Amino acid sequence: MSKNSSTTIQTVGRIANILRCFTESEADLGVMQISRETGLHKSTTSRLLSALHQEGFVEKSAETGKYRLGLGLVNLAGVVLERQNLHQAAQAYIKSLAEFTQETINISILDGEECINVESIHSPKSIRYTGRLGRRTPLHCTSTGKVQLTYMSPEQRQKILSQPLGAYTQHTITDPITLRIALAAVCDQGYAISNEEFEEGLVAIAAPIYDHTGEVIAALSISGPTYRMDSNTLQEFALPLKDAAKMISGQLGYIS
Amino acid sequence: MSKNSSTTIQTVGRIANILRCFTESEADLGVMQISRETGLHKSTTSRLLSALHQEGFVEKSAETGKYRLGLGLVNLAGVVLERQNLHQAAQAYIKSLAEFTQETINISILDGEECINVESIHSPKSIRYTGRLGRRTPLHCTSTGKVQLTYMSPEQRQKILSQPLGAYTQHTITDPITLRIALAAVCDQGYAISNEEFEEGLVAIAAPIYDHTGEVIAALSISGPTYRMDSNTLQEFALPLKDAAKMISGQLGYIS
DNA sequence: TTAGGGTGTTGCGTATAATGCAACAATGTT
DNA sequence: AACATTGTTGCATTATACGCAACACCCTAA
Repeated sequence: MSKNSSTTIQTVGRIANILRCFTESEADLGVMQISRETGLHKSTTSRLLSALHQEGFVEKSAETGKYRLGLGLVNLAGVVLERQNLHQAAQAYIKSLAEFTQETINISILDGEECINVESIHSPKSIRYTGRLGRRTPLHCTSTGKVQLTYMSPEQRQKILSQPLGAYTQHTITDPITLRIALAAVCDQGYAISNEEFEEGLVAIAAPIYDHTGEVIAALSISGPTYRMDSNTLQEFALPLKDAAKMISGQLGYIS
Repeated sequence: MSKNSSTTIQTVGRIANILRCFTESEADLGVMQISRETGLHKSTTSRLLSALHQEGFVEKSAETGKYRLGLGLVNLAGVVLERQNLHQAAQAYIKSLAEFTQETINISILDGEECINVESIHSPKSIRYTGRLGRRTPLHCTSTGKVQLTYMSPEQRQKILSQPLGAYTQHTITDPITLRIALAAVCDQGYAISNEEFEEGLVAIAAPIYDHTGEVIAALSISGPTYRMDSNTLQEFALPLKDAAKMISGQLGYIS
């Protein structure tokens, strides 16, 4: 399966495809593996990788000779994360939220037609949802995604809802009309819930974070397994969640 | 000033130079600004940026038309950070260390001849050291750097110490002999201190984190302003710091 | 209003730079 | 030991990215 993204500059697309080959489960890759996955000639792959190596975008294991993503990327990502003042603004509040709930806390922002995690504190419990930094999740079946859908521009929402909505579990809402009704409820309540709509056994609740212009720029969520996140617990969590989101918004200059 | 890094593949070097133009203080850049800084023709710059945009490595502000680093980088960096199990292993311990000390906690790992921050909790105090994710710091004048220097291979240490040691402040140790003596002390005590050697008014103390093979893979540090981090306080912090580092090492499979 | 400096994008012909080939070295495997 | 697989490198070729220049857009100022 070759990943394609037609680009004005070929090399940029090739580099992107190479870098995207690396995942959590496939962290170390050899030249041939990448060559096969991208459809590039092995010599080309070898040369691109060695160039990426020089720039610190990938590392090369001395023992195995395999490549892995490099710390240069962390360096650049740090600049991105710092830009959103979210990190500093949120830290105190998500920490106390994590302590109170004992569940995993995430903050994610909208990137195109997906959510991307920019902040996360894991639950101390062994059974937990781990939303790692940089992870992308769909919009229509996650709590944070629903928040984003609720507060985005009508045109953008229309565009996304007019595409087929993938069924991740039996509970995923795949009908745009039903989803729109759910989003209306989000608007009323000020929070969104995803009840095993993205992953079996996973329940989450999310609330919007506003910036100084009054726009929703992120969503704060609590995620946990079904058996700990029953409807009573969700009720109990809703207010602290909304409070924390409001406090973070305040830090960003939002006047409610 | 044009940044050069001779690479086997020109485009990779150019892309790297472009991406490195973006910093915290200069987060939004126009085509011409980047063109000037990299020495690339403006048309080339424009095309490279638009290609990078398509791949999500940069974003383009709709209002200003300026570019900024994109979330695609966060995505890739997440894979890197997840690889080190540090994040999960450390979280509980650095949180309690942060609470106990009320100062900024960082974890940094060695990357080439620098340290790079992979984890940080900011002090709640308004006067604080903020070691953002992905930030690079020198080895010879930081607490974490000294830890890394102490436990690296003699050849590597020799190589670094044979280069000129930059004076960041009046207190920076620039004499390799003096530094070697200081490192010997680190080995004895199990922790390193940087007393305004990197930045005026900044004091830090760091201890090594070991992985399951018994190698030092990271350093855990507490940083704060001089007036709060006097020698008594440092003494008081040393043991909890070493304990936390030991516990994290244990999580990574280290048997002491 | 027009003129003007600065910026960002795009078509086009050219020349450079990246490519694929193939041979080689370096592994690991039967 | 023979084979299979992988990763690297020299070299000739051509496809690719380049620089030019013209254009389209802001702005601000006169």
